[in-house]
Amino acid sequence: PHHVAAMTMQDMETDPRELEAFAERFKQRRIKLGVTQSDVGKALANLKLPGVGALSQSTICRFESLTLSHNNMIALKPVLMAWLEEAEAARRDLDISSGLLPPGEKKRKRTSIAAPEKRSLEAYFAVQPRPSGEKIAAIAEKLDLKKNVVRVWFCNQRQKQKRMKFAAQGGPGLP
DNA sequence: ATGCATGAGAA
DNA sequence: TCTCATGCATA
Repeated sequence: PHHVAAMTMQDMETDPRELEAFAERFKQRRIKLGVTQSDVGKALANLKLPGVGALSQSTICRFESLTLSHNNMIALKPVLMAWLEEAEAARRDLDISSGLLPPGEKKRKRTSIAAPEKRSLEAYFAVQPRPSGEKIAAIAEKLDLKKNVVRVWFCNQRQKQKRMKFAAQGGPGLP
């Protein structure tokens, strides 16, 4: 019975396709409720689930677009699912409970790596995704960037590769 | 929507 | 020092 795919409950919940389907449903229903990603993030705190606080617009956006790690998606799914149910129930109950929505209402600087430098970094990454500290220093000097900027760039690049959309099938462009 | 960054915890 | 979840700032 090699074709009988006996999926357990756990498999169902962690299946990338199930997550993708949920993310899509979530987004559409969220929009129907007329709620922004930012609203959802803040509303999560009002849900009072143990160990669950507010989240940023970024995180909600990334959940909807599957640009989070598989584990991260699995962890957030039940929380967002809970919020969605509450939000839709509240609407049915005559908008009485708007407690699900938050009350209305030193700048960090961001380095901007120029296109040529970025292309070089990508080339280095293709050859060696995990350069040693010394390699990083060398690369930083060649590109005239701070060593820390280069280090963080490699970290973020590796993390990016692990996001659902890339990890599921071995990456875009690969068989 | 996404680039660069932070901080806690693992190794 | 890295990974991981997460977010501010910005395009």
